[in-house]
Amino acid sequence: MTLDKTDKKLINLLQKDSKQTTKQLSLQLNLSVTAVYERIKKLEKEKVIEKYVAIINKNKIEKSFLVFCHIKLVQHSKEYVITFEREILKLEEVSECFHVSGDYDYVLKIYVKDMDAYRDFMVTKLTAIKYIGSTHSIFTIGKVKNTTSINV
Amino acid sequence: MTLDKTDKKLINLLQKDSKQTTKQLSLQLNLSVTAVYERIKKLEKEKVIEKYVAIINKNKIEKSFLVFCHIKLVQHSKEYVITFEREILKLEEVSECFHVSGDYDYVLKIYVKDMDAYRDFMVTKLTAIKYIGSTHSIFTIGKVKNTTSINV
DNA sequence: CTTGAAAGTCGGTCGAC
DNA sequence: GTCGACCGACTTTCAAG
Repeated sequence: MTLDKTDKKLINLLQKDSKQTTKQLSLQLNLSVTAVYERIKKLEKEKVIEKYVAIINKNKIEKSFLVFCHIKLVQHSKEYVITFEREILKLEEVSECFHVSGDYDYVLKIYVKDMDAYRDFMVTKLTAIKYIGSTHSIFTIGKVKNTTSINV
Repeated sequence: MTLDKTDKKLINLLQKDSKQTTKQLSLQLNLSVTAVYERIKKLEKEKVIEKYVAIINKNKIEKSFLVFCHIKLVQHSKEYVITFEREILKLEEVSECFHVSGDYDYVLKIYVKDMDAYRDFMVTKLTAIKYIGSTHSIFTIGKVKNTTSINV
């Protein structure tokens, strides 16, 4: 699917605020309501727009402690990788997990209440997973920018 | 603000899909439509729910190359920090930037098209920022999990 | 792509419990 | 806290240019 200028602008608007009415969007895009409606439906159908979600203030739900945890497996056999990834998916504290290049194999983004909660998470949940060789935790002490949107 | 069981369940539902009608939510929560409506309004007013956004498929918009970039400043004077953070906010490729503990000062999450685009970003945009001492890039080669929601 | 109109659904307010 | 009912506003579809 090819996206024209208007599609891209529409995507950027919806990434900032998806609760706008098609009327509001039509004014910003200089289009008719129907045209905007059809473009949105097309983007949804083509899975360019994956879903619509609510963004929660982490400070208000006692999950303001963010840690980037780097993990190295003891080996890189298929079985080890499969097992590790399956177990990670079960951990609700892990909001993101990527397989990466470099010294470590994985980077995890973990939201917990505080340092105590993180220690508890490490001991009882993370290191309970088999095949973890070593870990390295990077603690965030401040947020400069944290957005879910990508400019297209 | 204190969140009861129902609030938490509601938050989790809205983090997964915010386009559900209050009717649909009421069925899952065993509440009336009005009760759900008022809880949502309260969560929005108290800024527990920050906003509603569309989540875009990165593969469909040519931004599927994700890099974690660690940055060290040459010094930690207030001026250096302020300047660096102000400049980072301007870079649209940077979707996240956190001040962290450890060997490096900042962790950045950067979405670009491919390795070439990343090299271009590094040379023309990132390293053009003053006071950057050193950088270390970690390239993602696979996604295990990538969610915007946090279980409450 | 546009306008306009129609139908159905939903958001938001109400009074009452 | 809860609920059912109401109405205006919205989404969604359609026809015609």
